[in-house]
Amino acid sequence: MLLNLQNQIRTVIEKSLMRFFDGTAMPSVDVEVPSDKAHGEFSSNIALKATKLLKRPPMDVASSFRDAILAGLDEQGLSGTIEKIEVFKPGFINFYISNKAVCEILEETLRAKDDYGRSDFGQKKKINIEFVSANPTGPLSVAHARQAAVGDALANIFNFIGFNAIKEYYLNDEGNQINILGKSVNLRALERLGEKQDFPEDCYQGQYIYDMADTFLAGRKIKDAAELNALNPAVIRQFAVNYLMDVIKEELKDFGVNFDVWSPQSVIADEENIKKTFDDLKSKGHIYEKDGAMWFNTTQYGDDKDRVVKKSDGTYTYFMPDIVYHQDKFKRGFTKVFNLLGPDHHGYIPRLTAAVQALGQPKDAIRVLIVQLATLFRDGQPVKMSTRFGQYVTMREVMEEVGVDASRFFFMMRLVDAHLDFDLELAKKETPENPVYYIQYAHARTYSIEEKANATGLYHAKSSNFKFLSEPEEMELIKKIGHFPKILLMCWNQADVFALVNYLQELAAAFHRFYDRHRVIDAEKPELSVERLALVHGSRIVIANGLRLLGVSTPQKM
RNA sequence: GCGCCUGUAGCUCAGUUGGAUAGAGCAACAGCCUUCUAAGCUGUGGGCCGCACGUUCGAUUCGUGCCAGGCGCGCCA
Repeated sequence: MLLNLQNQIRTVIEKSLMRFFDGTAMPSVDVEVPSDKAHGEFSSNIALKATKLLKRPPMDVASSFRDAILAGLDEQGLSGTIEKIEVFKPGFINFYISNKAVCEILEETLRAKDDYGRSDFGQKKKINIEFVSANPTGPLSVAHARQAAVGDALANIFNFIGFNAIKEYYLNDEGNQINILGKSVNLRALERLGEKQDFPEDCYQGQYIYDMADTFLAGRKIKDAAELNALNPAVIRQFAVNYLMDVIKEELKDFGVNFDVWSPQSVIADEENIKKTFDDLKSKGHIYEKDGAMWFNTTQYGDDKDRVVKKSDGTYTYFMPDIVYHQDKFKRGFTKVFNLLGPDHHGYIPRLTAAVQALGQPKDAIRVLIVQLATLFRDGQPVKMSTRFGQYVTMREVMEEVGVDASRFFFMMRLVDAHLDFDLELAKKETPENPVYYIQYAHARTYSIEEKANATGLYHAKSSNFKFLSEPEEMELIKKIGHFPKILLMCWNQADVFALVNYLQELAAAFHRFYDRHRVIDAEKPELSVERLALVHGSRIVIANGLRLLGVSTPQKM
């Protein structure tokens, strides 16, 4: 509703001011929400922009624009919605909406219920969000946890605003890392069988390798080293990948993240597909030979230098299967693909976007989001990590220490590409300093108020024709509710969930303020009480919708 | 050396794509419960928006050059 209104005002301005610009082009009309609410609900700078063209002082232009817009509002039947228009200092034209119009926002919210904020903005377009995609060589780390939280919430939001968003995990089940994994398990198994082994530094050092070795030996009832050595290494590799993928799937499930598609590299980028894509790119002139290797001319699409795709020994670099994989995505009909990657992949973006363009897609068909690392803090000290010795903090540890709600929320409290300090102590606190609890508490409060209302028999489901809501805190709260749909679109434009996280904190604050200043259930004023209950209910709808999109629970009692 | 990112209150960070007196949380200080959850609310103090030019009605935002920090630059994955 507010979003519509914003557009309507823009249209009215464009129409009413047409006559001031005969012959010349009118500057583009911006209608924005001022940061200071004293400046109204909407504001336009059109007079400032036009002052040069019309060669008149800005305030003067603004006044005459104001009169024209007022007449235009009348024609559009918006004069009841817009209470007044005022002209301010440098030359802003500010729009104030009436209480009645504000209450209509609440009516709309109550009607839409769980669907409030849902839209068909995405027009059912198929989009793909690939995230986590960790090599199955160990349990997921904190870095993956942040990707999981962000990726899942992004997909939820995109689906809510009308996209058909698919969550996808690229399963890297081949290559060097997997070979090393197989070798690591093999060596640990030999060790268990009494054969003392040198354990190379580049092998996986974690305790979980022993667990895997034990499970493997027990499962196959292997008694001695000779029996183990007789096996094809591929058998152990396959076992290890399956074992760890089960672990990873379980971790993600416990974190509340469910993927729609698991794409194994071994299937998508098998030799045949690689050859096909390679030949295809070659025939299009993207591949040339130099120093005995085959190079992809990614510089044609803005990369720093061309990249090797096939080494002089005849094997492919890891880049090649990735190209095949992305071609596969587009073959499956996605119009846009998102990739969430760790900061160490940041040099990888130009080459990936180059590849996508070489495959015939527009440049913006791929959007790579770099998810920055989170540093865990305990008692003000950063928690040390060392992947070298397999001693990194795992996703499961964080999840178990602070809970799923708090960890998911905390991982989203900063812009994805901004570094994040994660305060474990704060995340565990059940006090207002902890933003998750602050929001969830607001939600729980709505329940206890409604419960109380039910008990007194006062509550009935009023949802239209509001007449008694007029206090500033009530109006502010409803306006806040009205901004929800726009926030979701902002998440799309920014490809970030942060706007929603931030919004929910503001919404909760507006609710708490309202609660503190005004009594909802008041036997002396039954009509007002019923309307305030409706406002409480509307607040709950939006807080719940928002939390649900973020994958955070909505407790009824705390 | 080349490329990317960051620099805003004591700390952690926003700033709606160029707008109005630059905001929030934490920390500090001072208040508010016989009434729906005080797990809440209110107020105060705190700023050369890294520095310098430029673009214009107007710059934290855009451009250029410096300064400081982080990261990336293999026929590794």
